[in-house]
Order: sequence, then structure tokens, then C-alpha cells
Amino acid sequence: MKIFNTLSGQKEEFVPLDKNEVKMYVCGVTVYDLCHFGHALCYISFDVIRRYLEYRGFNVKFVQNFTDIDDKIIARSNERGIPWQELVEKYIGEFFTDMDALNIKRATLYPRATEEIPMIIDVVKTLIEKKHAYVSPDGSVYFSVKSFPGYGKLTHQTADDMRVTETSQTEKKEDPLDFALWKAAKPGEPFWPSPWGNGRPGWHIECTAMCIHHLGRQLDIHAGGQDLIFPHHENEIAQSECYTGLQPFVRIWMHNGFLQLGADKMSKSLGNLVTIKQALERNSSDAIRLFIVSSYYRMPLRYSLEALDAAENGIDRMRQALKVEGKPGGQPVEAGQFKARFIEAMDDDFNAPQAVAALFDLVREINRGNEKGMDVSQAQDMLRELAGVIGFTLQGKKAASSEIEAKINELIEKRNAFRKAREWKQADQVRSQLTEMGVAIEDTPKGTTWKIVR
RNA sequence: GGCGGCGUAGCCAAGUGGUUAAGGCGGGGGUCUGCAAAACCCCUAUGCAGCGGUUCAAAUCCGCUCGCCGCCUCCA
Repeated sequence: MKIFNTLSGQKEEFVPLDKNEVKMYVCGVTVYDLCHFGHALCYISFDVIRRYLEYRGFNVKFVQNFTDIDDKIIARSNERGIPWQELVEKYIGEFFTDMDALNIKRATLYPRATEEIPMIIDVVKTLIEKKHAYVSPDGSVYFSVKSFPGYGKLTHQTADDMRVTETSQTEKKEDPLDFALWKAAKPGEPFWPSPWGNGRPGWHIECTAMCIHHLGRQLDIHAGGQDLIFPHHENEIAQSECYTGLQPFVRIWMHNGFLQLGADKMSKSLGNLVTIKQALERNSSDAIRLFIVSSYYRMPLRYSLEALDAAENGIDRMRQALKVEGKPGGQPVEAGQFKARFIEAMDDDFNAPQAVAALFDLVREINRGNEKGMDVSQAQDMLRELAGVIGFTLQGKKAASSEIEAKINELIEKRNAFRKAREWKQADQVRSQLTEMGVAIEDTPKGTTWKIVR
């Protein structure tokens, strides 16, 4: 299995540090607002990767953090006049609601920054002792970038190449590139006691602390959006490798391509968002997932309603192939070659678009076998299995209430009575009535079936 | 200024040196059907932004040009 590593800029053969154990960390969200489609892109992409690693027999320990204290959380809770804890709990709850709705597997562990304070303090203390960090007069602690010669290896730049902006300069820092490990509390801000006074952790340090605490001093895979490469992941490498003295902190750095909305990327700061809840109002989670995995995870993806609706039709075809009955006991449809293609594609840096192409070819093979009176059940099992690796549920969009269901069945019976009497006009009238209710019907040799289409 | 990426059919999107350039959606024709729907079959890129070059051979490597985007500041 080959995986593209941002650090080396190449695909590398994947061998975990510890036999079949994969230590995987995916950067989570700062919980001050709802998740948007960009989060869906990132977390679905890495969900597929995690599912595939498990499918290939690896035991994946998957950790994802919550940043539950930072400037924006403080600002937002002040705006709303509620305690920051309340804000955080609300959006952690919303996060799980959204992730579950998208059929994203739960992580093994969801540590929170505020639960890692002792570990964070330990890391910062050690970095100061090793002269990689210093305490500024106000009680903040900064990491000294110049103390780590490897700084810039993930970004493929040296510290000297980096542009120094005005915002990164403060008199509290010895060098503009230095970044905060610990932020001294201003009046009225939440704080935790530390050897340097009351304060809270900087952004990057929590990931280092959590990784080391929950996964160990070196990990196999650390993943996130491309916007995290710099400064977040670059800084993580610096502080982690200085703390442990081990290199590399992470064997493989993985980054997904960005979601674009119109001309620009979708981001909280630009305010051009489509939330996951909005997306789910329009499309099924399977369709959203198909839209996302139809494009390679490292490529940029443009948000497009047309493409999402096309995915809706595509996934429907996959669902349909699970419904055909074929001829049990007949010659079985051979599905092995599709599995082989699927695995070959996914082994090559998780080429889900190609894997999905194999799935659609299997769909065609099942339908063909059905037409030819073959036994399709094994091929359907294979489709279910491989679709499950991608994370498709292949379940119908919506269930109807029993009341509505009774009404639908009543109308179908009414229509079939007209059909029997060859009263086509009236039969068609009943059908349009069903269409208006959002119900599509199909007449099959075994009777009339229906499904909800909107 | 530095680093990175993208430009493939009407749309989405794989492929990155060598059989007929995946797959999905859409469209056209046919089979089936009372008519539909679903499904199946056939068709839908002599060409991969443009121009040069390397090569027996390039969408794929090299150079230049044009267009688009990301990061260098909080962001998945």
C-alpha cells in the first residue's frame, strides 16, 4: 500500500511502526460554530481512508481532538452572553449529530484541549528546560523557532524564506516566527494555573500533547486539511520533536485538497459557508459522500449543486442494483475481479475515484446478470461489502410514516384496479397523484414497487 | 517575494511515457412496458489550456505562455 506523504512530497510504501497497529490522528474542529461542507470533505476523506485500513486488516487507533478553548470561543461566548463551556458543549453535540448523519465512524477517542492541561504543561516545561522555549515578561511562553534546525521541512521552506508580517511581530517575542505555547490570561478570560502564571494553551501545543499522550511519541499518520500544513503542522513537528528528541514525530503527513465555493475556498473566516445541515437538507449522506469520493482526496473540489444532484442519481443506481433478485441457484455472477480492481485502486494512495468506478462496473455486471437470469446474490454481497468500505449505507433516502405508507399502498391498489380494467387514463391519474406526493412507482413482473424520491 | 496545486467530453472526474483516454451525471437511438419507471444494449473527447522541445512513442517528461486557486495570519 502506498500513501502520499506531504513531508517527502512522494508516495511511500506504508509500513506501520508497530505491526498491524496504525496510530492515526486527524485534526478536529474548534467548537464555536456549526461544521460546514469543508469539514465534511475532510472528515469523509479520512473516514474512507480509516475504513480501508481497517478493511485491510489494520487495527486503527484513531484520535481526533476538540479545540475547546481559544480566542474565538471566548469571543463568541462573550457575544452571546453565555459561559464558554455551554457554547462548547452545544457545538460538540452538533458535531456528533453531523458526523453521525454523514455516516462517519466515531473515533477511538476524542480528547479535548482543556482535559490535557497537565500534559500540555509538562511538554511546555520540558521545552523551556531544553532551551527550545522561553517565558515572556507577561507570563506567556513562546517556542523559539530558531532553536529547531528542522523548521520548515513540512512546508519545504526554511525559516529564512518565510515572510514576516506585521501581525506576527510583538515585543513579547524574541523572533517574529516564534509561536505561543502558553498564553497568559487577560482579565476576565478563562484560565488554568501554571508555573508561568494563569493562562491557557496555545493552539498547536494541544495536538502535540494529545498525540503523545494517547498515541505515543511517534505516530503513523497525522492528517488534516491543506491549510493546516503551515503553521499548525509545521509547529507541531517542531515542538514535538524537540520534546521527545525523536524523529520523525509523524511517519506520514496526509492533507486533503480544499473545497472551493465559487472562486474561493470555503472557510469560516470568509463567511462563504454551506453547513453540513444545509447540505443534508438537499442531498442524502450517500450522495454527499459519492460527490466527495468521486474526486481524489488530494485534489481541490469545487462545491457544485449540479454535481451533488448527479451523485444523487448515481448512488440511486447503486441502491437499485441491490434490489434486483436475479435467479437464485442460477449461474453466479463473478465479482472477484471487481474486488481486485477496488483493492488495487485503494492501495495506490486511496484512489477512491477509481475504486468507485470498479463499484459501478460491478453494478452493471449485477444488472446484466439479472437480465440473463443469473444468481446475483454473491455479487450483491460483494457490492455491499465494498460500498461499506467507502462508507456508503445504500439505504433509501427517507422512510415514510406508516400512515403515509398505508395511503400509498391504497393508491397503488386503486391504480392497479384501473389497470386491470384497462382504464389507463384513470390509472395514470392515480400515478400523477403519487408523483405529486413524491412517490415514484415501478411496475415489475412481481407487482408494483414504490420509493420516495423527495 | 517564497512554497504548493490545478486546467481532460455538455457537466463532475480518473489516468501521469506505449493496447480502443476509467467511472458518474446529462443527452441521443434501441429493447422491455398499456404508457411510464427501472434495467439492459449502442452512440456521445482522432483528443487531454496554448506553443515549442525530448523520444521510435507524451494528456503523461522538459521549457515558455495564458488562465485559475491555496498557503506564508485564525481556518478541515
